[in-house]
Amino acid sequence: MDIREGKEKFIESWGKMASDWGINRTMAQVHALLLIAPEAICSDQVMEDLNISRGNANMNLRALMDWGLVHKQLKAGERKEYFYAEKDMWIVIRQIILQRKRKELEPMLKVLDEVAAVEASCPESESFTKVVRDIQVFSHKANQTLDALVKADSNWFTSVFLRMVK
Amino acid sequence: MDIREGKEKFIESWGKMASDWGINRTMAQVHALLLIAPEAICSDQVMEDLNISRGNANMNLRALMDWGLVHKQLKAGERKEYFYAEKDMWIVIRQIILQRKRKELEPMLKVLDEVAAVEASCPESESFTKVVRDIQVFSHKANQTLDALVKADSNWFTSVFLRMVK
DNA sequence: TTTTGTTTTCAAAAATAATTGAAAGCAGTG
DNA sequence: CACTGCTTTCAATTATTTTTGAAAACAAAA
Repeated sequence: MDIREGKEKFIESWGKMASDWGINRTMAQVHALLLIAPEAICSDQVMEDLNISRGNANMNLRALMDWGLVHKQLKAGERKEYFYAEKDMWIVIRQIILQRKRKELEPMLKVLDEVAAVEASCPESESFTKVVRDIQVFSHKANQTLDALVKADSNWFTSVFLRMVK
Repeated sequence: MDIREGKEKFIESWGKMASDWGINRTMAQVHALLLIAPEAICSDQVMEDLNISRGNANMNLRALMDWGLVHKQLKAGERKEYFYAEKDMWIVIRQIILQRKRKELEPMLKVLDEVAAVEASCPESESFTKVVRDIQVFSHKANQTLDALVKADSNWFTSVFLRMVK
């Protein structure tokens, strides 16, 4: 496999994985492209490399900046904007966890708290309350774990990882 | 909030969370319905409670069985099939991790291994190889961690959780 | 101010995913 | 065998998501 083929495969695969996990495929492909780029690139480059429209490129670059995974770079004397991705994988993962925790886990927790408060009056509702409370406990644990992860640095993660697999 | 409202909210919310994570919303709603059901229910019940067609109910019940989250129950003297969900949250989570690991993480690992083997011949390709290898290391660690998680029992998880948040 | 190079927006179109429902399949029963 | 009650399938429809591209907005330069 040569380098061009490798890049293509990586971009395609990163996009596939993202869409499996409910993230826009093209957004992930733009991310992949920037991750492996040796330096910042402009939107025309993104459009050309991925064969997407200007609007699409713009939207996804914006979204990636919102996620805190990509940053803008202005070159002196140039009007065009350039973009580069955060390449420290630990920071990337942290950022993704942080965003998804906020957007998806926490709203669910809120609902669970509300719903778990329902009085298990009749025996028919006991099953409901039981399951909901189990999920509630579990989710709160997961949330706390992610909080710890997000606060921690890369070495801490590695040490926890080692303890886990041991 | 009364019990009926609570159930509705839980089912809706479980479906929403699932679709955020790339899982069919209706499949998750069927799952939610079975999770909180005090006993096994038949497909007509599912159709009625969720307002979905026979075909849809059937497909999603089958998918849930493929995931190992729902099981069939045959009642003596009855031709109809009944379904019930695994309610032990630890088993549920494990099953979900196992499936998604297989279907989504492992294929990605395979690609990473292939792609990371690309020779960093020119300086332009160095950036590529560097990033890919970082992701590769990270992903393999994540995979190992999930393996450990899947093999472990619930108490083990709690103890690791406690160590992590400490 | 006007021109120029660029980014942003968003309604419409295209692509993709989910759902329906009717027909076919299947297995017990009479 | 034919009937009955139920499950499964899948082509067609419907819903949802993504993408396009042209127009508008913007801002630096002339």
